Amino acid sequence: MLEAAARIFEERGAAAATTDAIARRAGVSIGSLYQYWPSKEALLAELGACHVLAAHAALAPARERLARGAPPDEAIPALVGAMVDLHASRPRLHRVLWEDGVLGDDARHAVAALHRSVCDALARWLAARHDVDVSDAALAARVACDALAALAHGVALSRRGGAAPRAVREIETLLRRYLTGRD
Amino acid sequence: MLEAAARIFEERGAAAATTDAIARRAGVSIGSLYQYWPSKEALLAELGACHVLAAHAALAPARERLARGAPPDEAIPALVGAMVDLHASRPRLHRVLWEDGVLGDDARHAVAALHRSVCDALARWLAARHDVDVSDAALAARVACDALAALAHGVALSRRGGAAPRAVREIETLLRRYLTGRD
Amino acid sequence: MLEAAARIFEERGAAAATTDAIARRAGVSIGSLYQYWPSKEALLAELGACHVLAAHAALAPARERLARGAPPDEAIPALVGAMVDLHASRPRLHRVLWEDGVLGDDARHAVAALHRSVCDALARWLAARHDVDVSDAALAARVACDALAALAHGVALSRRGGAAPRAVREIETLLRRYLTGRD
Amino acid sequence: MLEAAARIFEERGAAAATTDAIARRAGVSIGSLYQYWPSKEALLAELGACHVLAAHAALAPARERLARGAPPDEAIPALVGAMVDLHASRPRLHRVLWEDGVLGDDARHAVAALHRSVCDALARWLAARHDVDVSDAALAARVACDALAALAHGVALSRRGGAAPRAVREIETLLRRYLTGRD
DNA sequence: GATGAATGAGTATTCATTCAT
DNA sequence: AATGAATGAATACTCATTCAT
Repeated sequence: MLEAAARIFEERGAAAATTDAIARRAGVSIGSLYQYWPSKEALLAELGACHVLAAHAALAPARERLARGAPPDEAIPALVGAMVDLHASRPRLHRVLWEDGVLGDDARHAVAALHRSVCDALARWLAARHDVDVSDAALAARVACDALAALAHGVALSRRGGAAPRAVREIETLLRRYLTGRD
Repeated sequence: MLEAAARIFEERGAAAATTDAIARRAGVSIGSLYQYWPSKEALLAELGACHVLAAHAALAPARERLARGAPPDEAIPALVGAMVDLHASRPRLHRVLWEDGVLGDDARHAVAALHRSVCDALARWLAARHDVDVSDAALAARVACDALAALAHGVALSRRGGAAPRAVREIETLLRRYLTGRD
Repeated sequence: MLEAAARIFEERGAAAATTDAIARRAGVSIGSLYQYWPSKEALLAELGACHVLAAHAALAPARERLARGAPPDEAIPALVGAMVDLHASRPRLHRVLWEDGVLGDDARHAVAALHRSVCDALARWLAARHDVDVSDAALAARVACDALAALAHGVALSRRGGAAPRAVREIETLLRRYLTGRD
Repeated sequence: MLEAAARIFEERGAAAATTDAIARRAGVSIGSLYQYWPSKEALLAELGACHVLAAHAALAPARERLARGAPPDEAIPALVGAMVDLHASRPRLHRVLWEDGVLGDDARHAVAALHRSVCDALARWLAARHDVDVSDAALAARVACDALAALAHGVALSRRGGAAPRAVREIETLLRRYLTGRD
């Protein structure tokens, strides 16, 4: 049922998706749909919450490596891999959910918090390691995170089902060079 | 009148913006709105066309520098500056216009062509210069462009009216390190 | 200008015809159109009045013949010819004008009066002549008039520009046989 | 619901009738109306289809009599009676539906086919019988059909609920005299 | 007189949501 | 719990009419 909603939202976008279409796709009546979610917005919110949860889980190993100060050759591929996997699962749904005005403040805050937590972990990692070379760890972390998110999304969109290894390697190169100043 | 439309679209998103609200904001009647644009879609299309035109103009100097093989210290700040300026003018409107299903194919193709032309110019520049260090010029150009676009957008969103110079400098650092392997 | 209105009404029907289209076709502005007629309805009314006037004139000779008790072989062809000519000039406009709800009561009454006057003339003629054979002159006149109007309209619609002589002759035959019982 | 639509169309004509008015008259909401018919046009089309169906049924006995070459005294009253009954049920609705541009091509073709089939049956009947007297069976059939349709409509309009027997008898007289040359 | 930009009430249609069965 | 018919507010768009220039 959530799955049906996800598919309809992916296909038509949040505004053009109708609750009727979602119910029909799920093989239930709209009445039943409304027995489980009080509104279309709630459906979107739950989809958003699921994504945030999945993101949390997917990023946990990378964050752990950053927290324990793993070397760049271990931490960066872990971070890039997690981010790419995250976007690879449902890139269109991801895009739709984070369009303006689709999700409520709760989901928005949750994503912001997650993003910030990764940023902070990266900033602390940058401050702690001596083989990196950045003048302002917080700023560099933010720039790196933003770039990574966009690039991971791009890779996921262009290569449906399984990201291109060369593109992933290239993102790692970008981050390594940017943050360590070396290859 | 276009200005009013831009503002309403920014505030509510393309789908939630009503033609009535646009007319009211512009201080004209709904009938007058339709005297100048045949549909809501046409209004969006014109806004999109304006953006593409502005982007073309803003990117011209940077492309020229790339084309003539300017040194990294000249080409990269020019490219970053142009891109940041581009996104700085109306970052929210920009986002809304390029959401899925908002603009027709014409505008979409125009943006894609512009993006490709910058990418190609960068790729040729990378292939021609000896003080850069990339294994695959085309791939590196794409990655650099994607990262640049996202970062410029991020900078524009966070700092309304006048981008933060430190953040802009940081983007330049990222591109310089990524593409030349050096500071 | 009236001519332009007539043409647009013919082409699109009374409801679908817009005052803008009429003005454009006439080569004037809507402002000017409204300087001569206070409303779309008034335009239709005048067109209707013109038709009634033309009908009056066209039917005058036939009525005169009926009034002076002309023989069937003279009166019937005169009546049929007048009616066919009447419908032949602008059959589509005619149809449009007499659709339900197009003309106001004034025009409606004028047409009804004209129709009644022809009917009455025919009834008096039937009552006066001895070579006709009808039991109820008033009823026969009404039936003959109704049939004649419909047949004349049909002939005019099917044969654009110049009615088919054979069809006209056939209508005469119908009336002659019906009213005189003989050929 | 169809009944309400029929009444509103009768009262105001096809163009002036609003879907809101139809829904209100039917005692349902506008949403419910659109649950059963996808558009105002579809509503008109169904009304038209019903009429054609009813016409088919009403004319069947008369056509059967014509087909088997029944004598004039049997065939003509049957034809006139069927036609009068047909128009008697809802003469105003009938008029509205067959105004220009109201019904789609499907309905238009169906009516034309029905009309042609009656005409053809009459023409064959005229050609087969020896007690009729027409020079051109096809032309006479067309003229007779046109006249009959118009007269039946007129009778139906003037005498709401139950046609005037005398007027019906008069139409029979007209057809009998026209087609047989005798009483 | 002529113009045509401006007006805004009116229209068909959609779709999130409810509730009797 | 499940259903799906019913609801009606909301929305894009049209067009007769006005009036300042």
